[in-house]
Amino acid sequence: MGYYMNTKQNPARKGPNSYHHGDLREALIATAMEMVERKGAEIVTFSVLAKALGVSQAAPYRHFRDRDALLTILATMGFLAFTETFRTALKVKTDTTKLSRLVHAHLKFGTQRSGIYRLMFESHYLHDALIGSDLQQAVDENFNLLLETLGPTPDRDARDRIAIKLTVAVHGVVSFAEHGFLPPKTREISLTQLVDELVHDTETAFAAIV
Amino acid sequence: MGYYMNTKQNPARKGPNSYHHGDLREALIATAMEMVERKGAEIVTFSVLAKALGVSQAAPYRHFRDRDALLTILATMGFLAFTETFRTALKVKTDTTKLSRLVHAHLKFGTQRSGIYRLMFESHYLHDALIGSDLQQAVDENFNLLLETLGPTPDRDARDRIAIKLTVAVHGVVSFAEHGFLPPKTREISLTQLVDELVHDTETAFAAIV
DNA sequence: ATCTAAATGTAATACCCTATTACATTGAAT
DNA sequence: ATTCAATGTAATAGGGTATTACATTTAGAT
Repeated sequence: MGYYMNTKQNPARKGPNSYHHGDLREALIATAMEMVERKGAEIVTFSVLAKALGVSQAAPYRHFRDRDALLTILATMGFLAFTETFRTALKVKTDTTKLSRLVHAHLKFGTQRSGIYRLMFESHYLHDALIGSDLQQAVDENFNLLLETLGPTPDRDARDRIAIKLTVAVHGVVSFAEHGFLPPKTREISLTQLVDELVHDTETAFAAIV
Repeated sequence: MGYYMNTKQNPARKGPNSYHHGDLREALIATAMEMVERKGAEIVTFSVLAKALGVSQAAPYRHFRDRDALLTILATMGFLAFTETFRTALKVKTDTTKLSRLVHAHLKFGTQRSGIYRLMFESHYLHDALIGSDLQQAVDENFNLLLETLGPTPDRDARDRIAIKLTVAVHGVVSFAEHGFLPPKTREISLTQLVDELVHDTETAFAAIV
């Protein structure tokens, strides 16, 4: 995890006579992540982070080129956690299908950890940093997990399209829910129910091509 | 349109000896909208707007409580334009179905006018301003248009769910496309094709409940 | 054990943006 | 013609980004 080893310094806060923090990089990431989860990436500033950790405003620049660089790291961590959530969901034993567990895991992550989810999927500045990055790899891994879960089929392309349609729909649900834009009638339909239907439709469609 | 009538002032720019702009409110909205369309809402600041229009930085505050108030107005205008796009699409004569035209209009608006689309559907601060507002009304109107387009059916709830599933999926496509997150396999599938499939699936599902 | 270089932190600074306040100017209704 | 509300300005306080030159510490080579 850490790029810097622990020294005698207290990682939580530098001691009375200490100049160096000891683990500022990790502390910045951890604190920033907490803020993202609680209030969203908008409120994360180097200025506030520096104050929270008792260092100067310039200190964070020793560890990250700029604010966006830090947020990109958080987003990447978010994708790793996202994938991990998927893996866990697949392992769990329930009477539901694997696909259902996967998709509900997406919904849950998106709604319960909306701060990081928005950072991951709606950040403008991430767009450019995406290509060929760790981030892209994490995203691709997710999709492959979904394909594997669907299972084998002679018509790969059809499967891909089915998977994509499911993914965008679930993402759409999360996005709309987060921003309060679910169409009027939806207010009486639970998100869970909606996602259940999406899963059912997908399973039906997939059954037709195996 | 205008809350202020044109005076002898040049609306484009105040004259050499003029103190008042003449139509600052509308000018701010127009300029801000252009900026949103070109580069996204992030870059719109009162500071830049004021410079562009040759007024002091404090002047915009005479017309909008704060920056978010202006952006909320732009978002509402965006929704009106969105609905208008839908109405136009429905009127056009093609060999495609009304539903298809509607949904492709959504895709086109979302991808070609991504600045305003993101402002409309991904702004954090709009969330609170939403309830009971003009904005909510505009959103609802859109959804009703979709319901009407689908047509009548004995099972209203089923129709609602079908419409919602379509809407979130199309939104998901737009959102993913905008942020470069379409899953790997999608790179070979055009967005148009994807949306065509969504429409087809929806028409099939609807046919089953009429 | 000391010295030195790299890593890490600070202070000071320039710049940008938000928002408020007290004051200035203008237009329009009386 | 006067006056008042609307509209604009200047000045200011506050917070954020990012850079630069300088200070301190750590770790490793000698």
